[in-house]
Amino acid sequence: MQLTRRRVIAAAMDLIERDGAEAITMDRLATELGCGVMSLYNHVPSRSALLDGVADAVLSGIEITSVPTGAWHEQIRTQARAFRQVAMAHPRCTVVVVSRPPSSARMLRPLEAALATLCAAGIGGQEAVRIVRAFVAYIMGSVLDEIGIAPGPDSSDDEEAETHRLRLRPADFPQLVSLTAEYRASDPDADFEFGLELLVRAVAAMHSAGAAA
Amino acid sequence: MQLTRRRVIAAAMDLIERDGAEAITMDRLATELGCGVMSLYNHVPSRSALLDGVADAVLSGIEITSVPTGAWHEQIRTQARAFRQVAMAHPRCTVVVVSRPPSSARMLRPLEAALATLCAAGIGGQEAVRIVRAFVAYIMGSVLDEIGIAPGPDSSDDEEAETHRLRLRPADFPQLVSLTAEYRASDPDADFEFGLELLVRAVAAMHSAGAAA
DNA sequence: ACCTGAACACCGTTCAAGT
DNA sequence: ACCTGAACACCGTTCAAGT
Repeated sequence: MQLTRRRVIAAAMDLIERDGAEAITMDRLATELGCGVMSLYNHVPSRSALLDGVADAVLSGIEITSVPTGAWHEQIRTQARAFRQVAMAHPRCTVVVVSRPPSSARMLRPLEAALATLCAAGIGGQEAVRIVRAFVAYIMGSVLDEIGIAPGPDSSDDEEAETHRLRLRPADFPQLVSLTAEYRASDPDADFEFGLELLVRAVAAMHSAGAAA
Repeated sequence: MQLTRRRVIAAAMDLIERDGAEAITMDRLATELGCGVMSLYNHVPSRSALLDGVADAVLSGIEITSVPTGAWHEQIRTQARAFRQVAMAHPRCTVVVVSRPPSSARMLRPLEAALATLCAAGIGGQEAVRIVRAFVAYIMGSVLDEIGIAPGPDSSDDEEAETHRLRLRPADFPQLVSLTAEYRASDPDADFEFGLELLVRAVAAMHSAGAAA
């Protein structure tokens, strides 16, 4: 099959997802694609540009079905979930996304959409920017947290939970140890929704308070 | 001066802070320290372990002056600020922290402290875990956001703001373009406090509602 | 226009040898 | 116990040559 930029980046994403972000190598990618290393450079100017391409591809997967219907908080929830979903579909590529600055305008589309939603709800510019920042921070942090929990290629699902890989001494970490069950049982989706709801409600409270004033 | 693990890691941190996380190389680190490459291996078993050491060193900088005085929300605020402050003192090392799983129990100390604070405030285990997760997510995300804004070694403080490096077409990004001023003028500290307050209030509201029920 | 091998400077790590 | 040079497999990228 023809070598193409799309195919090169797709293969890179597969490789990262399989072996981790550290494993990405022009050599390895070439053998993966069954071509000489140098062929890659016909479609991607450098390794760094390749990673930019990966980051762009991940973020471009976000559906901005900007349904203008519904209350602003429902819209925001939807956008937040879309963001997280895409990130979790490519957890290890998301580490790449987060460790380099945005490289294309397209990557800012979700930001634009969120701002539009808030401004349409009558929230002022300065405040809208801050709110979006808070949401983005929360979402990215959540995703990283989820990834960090079962990250490496060596994450065997043993008896011991991730927190216990480190052999926490109960004397030093009473809470963490006693909450092991809670950590283990925790449902990432539910946890994410919990924090999301926290933020949405806080914004709603602030906004209605402002409107009342 | 004697080569030592502490010195090796400190030099690594300097190098990362100066040239970025990608720049860390055993060769480069050795010349930085004025020793042969192989000397490093007497103090650090591998490059990966070196990065673990860096992550550990960053997080260990967090002061857990667990002042049991004060309301829980003031304690939480203090802890959140301490976390952020340490991260922002080593922005580029923080990317390293965030891209690898915790490698030592010490790195979980801040988590333990936060859980202790919440539980002492009478918040249940399951809920405390979720709340802490939300806070950690928010803080890490905020820090990454701040770093991402002025990331590379090529961040010249031109006329154009970071958002404009990408030449956003006003037709496609009306909000982002019209809010350029707000983005440019934004004060990271104030933004961080804003989101932190959002979360604290949401938790407070939820908690008092639960207590009332 | 796209592919590619040879070549170069660089990188992580092992080993065997030094002190 | 700590240091180190030589050696090896691997990596990103340039160049010149092919189709």
